[in-house]
Amino acid sequence: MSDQKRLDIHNSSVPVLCQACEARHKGVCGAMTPDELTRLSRHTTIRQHPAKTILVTEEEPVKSYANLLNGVVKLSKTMADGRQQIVGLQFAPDFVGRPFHSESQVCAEAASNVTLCYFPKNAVEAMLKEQPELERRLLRQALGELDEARDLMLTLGRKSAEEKLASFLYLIARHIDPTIDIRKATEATFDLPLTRTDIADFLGLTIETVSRQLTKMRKADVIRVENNRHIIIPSLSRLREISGN
Amino acid sequence: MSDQKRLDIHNSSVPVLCQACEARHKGVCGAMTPDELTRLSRHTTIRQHPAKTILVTEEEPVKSYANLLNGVVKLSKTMADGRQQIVGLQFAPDFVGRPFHSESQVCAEAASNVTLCYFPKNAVEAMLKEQPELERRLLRQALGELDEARDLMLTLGRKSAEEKLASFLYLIARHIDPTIDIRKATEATFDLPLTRTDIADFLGLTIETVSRQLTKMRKADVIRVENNRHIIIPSLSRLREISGN
DNA sequence: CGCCTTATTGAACCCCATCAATATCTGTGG
DNA sequence: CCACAGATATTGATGGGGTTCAATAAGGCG
Repeated sequence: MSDQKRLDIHNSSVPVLCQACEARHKGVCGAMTPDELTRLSRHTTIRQHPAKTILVTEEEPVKSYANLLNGVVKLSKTMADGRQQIVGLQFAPDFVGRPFHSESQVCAEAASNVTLCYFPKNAVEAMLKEQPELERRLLRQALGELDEARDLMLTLGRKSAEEKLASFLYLIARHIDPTIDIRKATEATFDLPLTRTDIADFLGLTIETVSRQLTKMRKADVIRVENNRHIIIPSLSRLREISGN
Repeated sequence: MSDQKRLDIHNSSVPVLCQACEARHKGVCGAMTPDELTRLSRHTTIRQHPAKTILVTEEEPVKSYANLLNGVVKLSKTMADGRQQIVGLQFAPDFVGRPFHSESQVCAEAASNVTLCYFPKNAVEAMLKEQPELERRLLRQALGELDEARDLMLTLGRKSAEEKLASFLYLIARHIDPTIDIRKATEATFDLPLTRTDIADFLGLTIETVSRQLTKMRKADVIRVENNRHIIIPSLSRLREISGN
């Protein structure tokens, strides 16, 4: 109780908007002092976007960076003939947008409804210079994304369609609700943030194969599905086994 | 001429070993002052390893970091039943080993004969604290690896076997000889640093499919092959077209 | 040369893609 | 509330690209 009070007092100089924000703790904003946060927050704007909004086509240089507060962002690459591959998913409180120049062009799009906290580009870059801890956070996120990318590579290159679907569902279960600890949880329930097309583009499959594998898992009681989007997983360990991990 | 001399004088305090080293310019060592390099070089050791040497199995924490001076290192992930996927290739002057903890386990192995310049772990970590530029270099490399990882994901998920092989050969042509500029070059010649098995594990194929696609490209005059390893590419732009980029 | 590793080639099969039809969901307007 | 339309998802039939199994060939090194 008094601890709670002490915490409030300690946070009193932190902008109101930031106080409940996850990025303040696990995200990049944790690198900043209350003072810096206050300065930065004068230039931030929070905005919501519906699913399918295109946030960045990384051919053009971005004009601002953002923290993802809510929802899921998909990063994808497209070939000349339209074939598409989702190369990454971002969940709150990930940092969206990339410092330095990128050779490869990746497109960022809202997979679900999303809420973003935007910073102007130059404010971030100024802070990068005077705040090494911020750079460390970005490095940490980049390395984390690299881990995820490499997991996905194993999935794409070496797993069967069934293993792919199980891996995907297990991934979503791990990320969708950051409050539950996957290592302790035995079951999970969530709404899929991706359409069947997105899932197919994530796993390097067709929507038909995605659909067929989902019915197969439904019939085998590995998952239950309600209204196409709502998924219930009775046994996460069973799912994990099927995923090949 | 006098510029050349000036450069020599300016480099006189840089350790002899570092003067010709690519890592000094394009690699992480470029972040250090001559003084820091001298201090660090007291603890570095240069070693050679034959192909197939296992450098790190990232389950165990690494005891040292290194710069790759020569050769190719492959990063791979393996499933319980033995299926394997190469998730990254490293060329000189890449930094090998990873700061912070990694969740995913990646194994680093010499694909060809390699030369490494080792630093003790704590020396690197001490330098990370007092030298923000070093962290920036690591961030830059991590983001570069992320780009490569995402290119490979598109290849793994959405390309045909033929496109995969072309993409791979184009990738090697770009990296194997850093002195030539791929944008200007019209042809290329190199020794493959990977066996057919490695190529298959890189592209998510079997060695039979790799072999068949190579003969197909040979018969179509897209490549010439000598002694299994030596590759001649008469037209890089033709190869690029086939790769689907 | 002889042995072992690595690579090529062939034949049969299978998983997943493709094409096509039907079903379900979602939101809008009467 | 229901009807309707467009988007999204499921299910079926068929075919092909890549795997699998098997045999042969070529390269590398003592």
